[in-house]
Amino acid sequence: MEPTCGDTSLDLNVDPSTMHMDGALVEELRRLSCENKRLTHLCENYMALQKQLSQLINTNFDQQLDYPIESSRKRKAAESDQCCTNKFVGVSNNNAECSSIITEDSFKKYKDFNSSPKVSKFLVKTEASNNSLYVMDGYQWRKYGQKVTRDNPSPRAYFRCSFAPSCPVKKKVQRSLEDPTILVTTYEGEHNHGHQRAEISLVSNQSEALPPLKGSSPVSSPNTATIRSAVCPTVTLDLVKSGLVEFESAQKSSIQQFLVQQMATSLTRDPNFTTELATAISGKILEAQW
DNA sequence: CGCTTTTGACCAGCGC
DNA sequence: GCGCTGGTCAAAAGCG
Repeated sequence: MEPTCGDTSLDLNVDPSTMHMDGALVEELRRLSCENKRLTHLCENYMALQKQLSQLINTNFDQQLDYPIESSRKRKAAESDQCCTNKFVGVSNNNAECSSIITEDSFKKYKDFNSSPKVSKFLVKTEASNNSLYVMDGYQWRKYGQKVTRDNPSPRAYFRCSFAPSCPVKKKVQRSLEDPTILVTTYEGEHNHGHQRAEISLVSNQSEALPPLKGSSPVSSPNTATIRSAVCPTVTLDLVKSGLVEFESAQKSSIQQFLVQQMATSLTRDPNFTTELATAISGKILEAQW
């Protein structure tokens, strides 16, 4: 499914004969036409960037196959996993830094991991005012426990998939120690039923104004994607697959589709985007007039 | 009434 | 063996 760019073209096909036009106005029309072409080119570049993002995500998924998340000792694994995740979340994230801590022992553990249930981790950025531990990801979850862990004062919530009674998938959600606005969601196991919805969103209905799209997110790395728009809350997906041998391909593709879709819709549906676009064009016109 | 959430209790694994 | 910790259970409460 290829996202379509919003219709950013302006209807400049106005018959000059129907208007009282002088040379300056004709010149202005030419300028606007040129601006339109530039915007079209910008849109094409945007589409190209989307493709690159998709390819980058694929690459990161492959590169992160080498990192072991699970070991025979749960606590050690949890600690090393936390360490690695934090590196991905931090400012100076890079895969080499994370993969450099792989040892021979961890490789053995990694091999052991092959026989264990699949584990995947996502970071979901929430608004600061959103204190809930609920992350809607298209499945129906039933909370069966909550615990305050030693290394993180924020409680960790335990969920089971309640969509299918026999579904073995479990989910843990806990706020990040470094950034409480980030929900660390850990999935264990595989769903033995289909998706309800192939989307990832947050249980929040914030409608407050969002920062400009061009604003940088505090969480940005080659492994994360932050989506901001006026039509949905800010969502940051950390596409870290800590030690997975094979990520569920359907899940992977749906996430990628979601990312691309959201980026496209965020731009094209966001009134701010269209407003800024119109402002930029009108600004050019005024600038030319003065 | 059935489902979900909450929360204290319980259990198992691990380190000392 | 004991204490700590993470994970799970299950009864009670809440909700539609």
